[in-house]
Amino acid sequence: MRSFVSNLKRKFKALWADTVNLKQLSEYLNLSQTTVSRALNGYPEVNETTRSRVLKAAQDLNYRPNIRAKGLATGRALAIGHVIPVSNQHEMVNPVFGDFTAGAGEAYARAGYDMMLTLVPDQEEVRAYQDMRARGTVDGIIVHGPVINDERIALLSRIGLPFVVHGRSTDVNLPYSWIDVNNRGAFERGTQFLIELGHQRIALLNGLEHMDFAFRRRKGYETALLNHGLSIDPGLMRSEEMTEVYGYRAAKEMLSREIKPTAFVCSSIITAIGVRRAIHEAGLVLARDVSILTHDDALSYLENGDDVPIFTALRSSVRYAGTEAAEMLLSLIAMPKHAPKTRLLEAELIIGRSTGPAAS
Amino acid sequence: MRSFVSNLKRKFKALWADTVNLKQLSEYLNLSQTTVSRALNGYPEVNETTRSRVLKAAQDLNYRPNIRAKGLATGRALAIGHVIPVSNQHEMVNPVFGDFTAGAGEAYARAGYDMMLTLVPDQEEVRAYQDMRARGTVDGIIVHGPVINDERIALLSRIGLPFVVHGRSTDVNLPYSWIDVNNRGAFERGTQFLIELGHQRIALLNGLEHMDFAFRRRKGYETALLNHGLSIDPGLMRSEEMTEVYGYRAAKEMLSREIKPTAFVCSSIITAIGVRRAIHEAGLVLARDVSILTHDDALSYLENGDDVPIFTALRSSVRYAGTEAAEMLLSLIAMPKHAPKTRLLEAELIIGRSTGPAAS
DNA sequence: GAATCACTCCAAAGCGCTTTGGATGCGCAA
DNA sequence: TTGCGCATCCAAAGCGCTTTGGAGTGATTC
Repeated sequence: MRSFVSNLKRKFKALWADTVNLKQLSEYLNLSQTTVSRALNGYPEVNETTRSRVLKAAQDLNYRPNIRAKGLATGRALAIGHVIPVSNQHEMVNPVFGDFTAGAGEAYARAGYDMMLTLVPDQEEVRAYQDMRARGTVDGIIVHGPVINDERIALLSRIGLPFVVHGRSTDVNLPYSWIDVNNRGAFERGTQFLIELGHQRIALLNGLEHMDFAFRRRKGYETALLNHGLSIDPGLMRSEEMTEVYGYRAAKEMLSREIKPTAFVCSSIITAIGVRRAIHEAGLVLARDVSILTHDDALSYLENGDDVPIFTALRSSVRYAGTEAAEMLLSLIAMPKHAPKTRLLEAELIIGRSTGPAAS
Repeated sequence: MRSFVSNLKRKFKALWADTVNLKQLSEYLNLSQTTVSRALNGYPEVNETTRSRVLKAAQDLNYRPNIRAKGLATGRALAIGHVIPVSNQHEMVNPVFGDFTAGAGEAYARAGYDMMLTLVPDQEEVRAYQDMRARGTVDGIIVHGPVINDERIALLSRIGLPFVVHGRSTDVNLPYSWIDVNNRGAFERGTQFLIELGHQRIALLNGLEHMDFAFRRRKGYETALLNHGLSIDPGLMRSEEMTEVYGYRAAKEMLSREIKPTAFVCSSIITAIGVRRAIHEAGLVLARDVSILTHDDALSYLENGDDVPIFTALRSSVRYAGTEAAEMLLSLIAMPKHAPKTRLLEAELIIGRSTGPAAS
C-alpha cells in the first residue's frame, strides 16, 4: 500500500516535501478540477465518498493550494496588514507593539490568515493604505497608534478597507471600529488614589500627547487634580517617547528642585523604571519618600513582579487587546455590511510596593 | 488639462483613491497590455516616447499592479517570511525581535518587499516552512532563535527556500547563510574584564541554553574563568527566559547566601534591571558592592543611558543585524546560485557605571 | 412511459499579470 | 527592386485557482 502510493507520487512528481497542484491532483484522482476544488472547500455538491477520496489523496500527495492563485480567483488575500508608522521623532516598534502583535497573531493563525507588517515613513502613510487596497495585499488593517483627529480613519472608510483601530481618535466623528482601554478613567482613578494617600505634588510623565491615548490620560490626571481642588502645574508635566532614559531624566530634574514632587504617574513601566533609577540615585527611598504609579501593559518581558507587584499600576493586557482586535477585524471581514464594533477595556488598579503616604 | 484627465478617469471608472488595472490602462493608451507591461517594467523593446506616455498615464490613473496576479505570473511573492516559534516555555515575541524586525522592515521597504509574520506552535514549525514554500507565500525566510543542532536548517536547504539565520547553530554541518554576534568572544572578554577587576565569584544569568546564542555565551564565560584559574561553579549559573523577574529572583537568591557573588554577567539588559532591583533591595550598592555586566542589544526603548552608560555592557545593535540580515536574504534571492553568505559582528565592550573593583 | 427532480460531476471562462513567438513597417545595402 | 535587420508593437498562452452554466445519471411521480 505504501509503495503503491509512493509509486504514484513518483509518477506524479510529488517527492517528499514537494507538492502537487490542483491539476495534478485531479488527474491523479480522475476527477475534474472543479470537483476536487469543491470537495476540498466543503461545497455540498459532491459525494461524500468522493470527498473523502479527495481528502485522502490531498493528504498523501501533500497538496497545498497556491495562495496567490487562490487570492486571484477569490479576490481575497487571506492576510491582515499592520502598518507601522516610522518617523524621526517617534518609533512605533516598541515593546507594546510586540505584545499586541503576538496576541493578534494567535487569532490570525487560528483563522488561517497571514499577518503582513509594513514599515511606512510618516508622510507616505496615506499612500501606503491606498496601495494595500489597490494591490490587494490584505483584506483588512489594524490601525496602530491613532493620534488626535487621525486622518487615516476617514481615508480607510472612504476606500472601503475593513479596519479596527487599536485606540480611538478624539475629534473623529465617523463611526468606526475600535478597541481601547479606558485611559482617561484609569488615570483619573490612579491619580485620585495618590491624592487620597495625601500627595499634592504629583508629576505626570506622559507619552507623546498628540497620540490619542496620551491625551486621554492627561485629561484623566487633570480631572482628578481638579476634582480635589489641586491646581494643574505644567512644570510637573512631561510628554515624550516613553523610554527609560526619559523617565530617568525627567525625574532627576524634578527631584533636584527646591520643591519636589512626591509622586510620579507614568505612562509606561519602562519609564517608571527610569524614574526609580533617578529616585535611587538621589538617595531617596521608593514609596517612602517618593511614590510611583504607572500604566502597565502587562508585557511578557516586563512583568510587574510576581506575587507582589513592583509598581502600583493600572494594568491592562495589551496582548489580550491584540487578540480581541484581530477577532473583531476577522468578523468584520466576514460580514462587511456589519456596523462598526467597539470595545472598551477597563484597566485594573493594582497596589504594589511603589506607593505610600505622602512624606510631609 | 485637468478636466481632460478627470474626464478620462471618469470614463475609465478611475475615481480618486480607486485604481485601474492593466487592461484598462492599456485601453486608455490604445496600446496592448504587453507593451504597457513592458514599458512599466523597464524592458528595452519599447520606444522611449511611448514609455513616458505610459508612465504618465499610470501615474494619472493611479495604476497599481495587483500583487497576487503579478506573483502568479512571475512565481515570486515579493514577501519575506518571519516565523516566530511559540511554545509554553518560551516566548519569542520579545523586545529583541521587535527591534530586529524594525531593522529588517526598513530593508524590505526599500526593496519593495512585504514582510509576513507567522506565529507557529513549536511542533508545527516544520510543517509551516513546507507550507510557505508550497503555497508560495514568501520568497525567503529569516530563521529566528536557532537552537543547537537546529533541524530547520536542513529542512530549508532541502526544500530549497532561501533563508538567512539570525544566529548560528552548533552541530549543523551544512553550509548556510547566517549573521551573528560573536557571543562567545564577547562573553569571554566581558568575563575577563570582571576578573581583571578582581572578581572571583562571578554569576552568569544566561538565556535558555538550548538556544545557540546562550550556549555560546556560556562557553565564553567558562573559557574566561578557566583561563584565569577560576573554577566553574554550577551554583552561580542560571539559564532561563530573560525577563526582569528572572534577574531579580536569581540575584536575590544568590545575594542571600553566606558567600555571595561579587559580580553578575547577564544576557539581557532587562534581566540586568532585575538584578539591580535585587541589589538595591538587599541594601547593597551597585558597582561598589556588586557589579553587573550585561549584553546590550541596543534596543530603542531600553537605551543603556545616554552620555554615561548605566550598565557596563557588551553592545551590539540587533536592529542593525536585522537590516543586514534582510539585505543578505534579498541578495540571496536575487542570485539563487550564490554560495551562502555569513557575517560575524563584534560586540563592543562599553564601560558604564555598574562595575567596579571587587569588594574584598 | 414520459416528465421531473435531485444528485454528481464537468468544461470552460475568468481573476490580472508576464512572456513567448511572431507581425509590421521602416531604412538601408546590394 | 529585393532582401535583410532593426525597432516597435501585439495576440495569445499561460500562472493555479474558483465558479458559472450545464450535462449525465438514476429514481420518483403522474
